[in-house]
Amino acid sequence: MFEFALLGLLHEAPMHGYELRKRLHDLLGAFRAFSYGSLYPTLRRLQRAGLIVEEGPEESALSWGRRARKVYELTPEGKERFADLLANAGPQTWDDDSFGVHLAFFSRTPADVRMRILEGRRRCVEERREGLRERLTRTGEQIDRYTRELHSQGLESTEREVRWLNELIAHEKSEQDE
Amino acid sequence: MFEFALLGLLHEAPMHGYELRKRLHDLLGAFRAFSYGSLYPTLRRLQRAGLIVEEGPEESALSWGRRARKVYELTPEGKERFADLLANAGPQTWDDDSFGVHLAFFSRTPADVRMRILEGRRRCVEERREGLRERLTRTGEQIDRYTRELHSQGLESTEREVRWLNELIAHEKSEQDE
DNA sequence: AGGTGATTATATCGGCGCGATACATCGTGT
DNA sequence: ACACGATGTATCGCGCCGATATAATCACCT
Repeated sequence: MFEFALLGLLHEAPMHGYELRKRLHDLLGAFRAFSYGSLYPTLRRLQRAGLIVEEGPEESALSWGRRARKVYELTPEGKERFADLLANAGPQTWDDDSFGVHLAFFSRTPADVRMRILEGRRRCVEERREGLRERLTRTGEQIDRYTRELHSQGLESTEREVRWLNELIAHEKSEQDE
Repeated sequence: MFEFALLGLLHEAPMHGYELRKRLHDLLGAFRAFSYGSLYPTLRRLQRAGLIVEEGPEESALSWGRRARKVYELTPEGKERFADLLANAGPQTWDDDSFGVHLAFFSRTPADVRMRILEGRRRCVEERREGLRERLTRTGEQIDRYTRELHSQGLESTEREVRWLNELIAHEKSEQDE
């Protein structure tokens, strides 16, 4: 997921670690941490996999006096990898964290894949909703007051999210027909 | 967190791993995974720390023919540890996952600690809310349509959660006055 | 009697992401 | 002159997850 986010961001422009993290924090900070403790290891992993490379030193010559930075840019394999991750958008794509990240890169995502992701996410949230409903309406072994409160709140918020997703999907459909 | 949940559950009765996981899944499955991949290592950790012990074999004699199970029960140190975790309920207690788990054990939680947790959680959600608000009302560099949608949805849901927390807090206060 | 699949039950492995922490440099205010 | 916060890279330990292995038991069908 972190990998996906980094590859996505680097489509905009070559960047160094600190900047990537800052952008991610600004973009998705409310939904995920994107800590440095993951950032740098992930960058190295991507580099080892040949998906990104350190930009040539000509740039750093321009901005001399600046602190040491490592600017990374996508390789063709990196772009390919990003496209692959979108194309194979599977079950793990619909979970809470992952979905938010994908949404943030939706402008760069083909319309059919957008649809698949939105509908997958909806199915996923609907399943959670059904689980909560079932739990709340279950007779026998009455539930603890606080737990019930938690589940009610959860149910309400999943219901709202489903409605929201329906709107998004409807909007996609209407755009498709244009 | 897993540790907290296990210690909390074992206050009800001695149990074996599979059962603990099942109860947790039933109780909080909509909010957390509680996978076996964490369960068994955590149990061993708790055992090594002397917070739980394997129950004597007299039980397994009763239910012979059953499959091999390891039934754990709390030690006095385990109960103490649980109380400590409640007493020292700090910043990491208010995050999404953690808060849900705590709520599930609220009946076993002293009223003053309940208050601290609820108010901490509220502060935490309010901070997220402010971040989202600020992000959405920020002039300059207009946001991607989908990202804006995500943030709006996030803002709305944090607002709802704050309202919900206020109700819970009010209810606690009114109960306190009785 | 035999087969098949779901449930009960324990356990390990690899990997991701986090928080804490450690360094260094730079700009700004006091 | 000094402190403080932002910039910048990096590591460490650990919690938790998903995938996987193994095996006994049970319900059901044939």
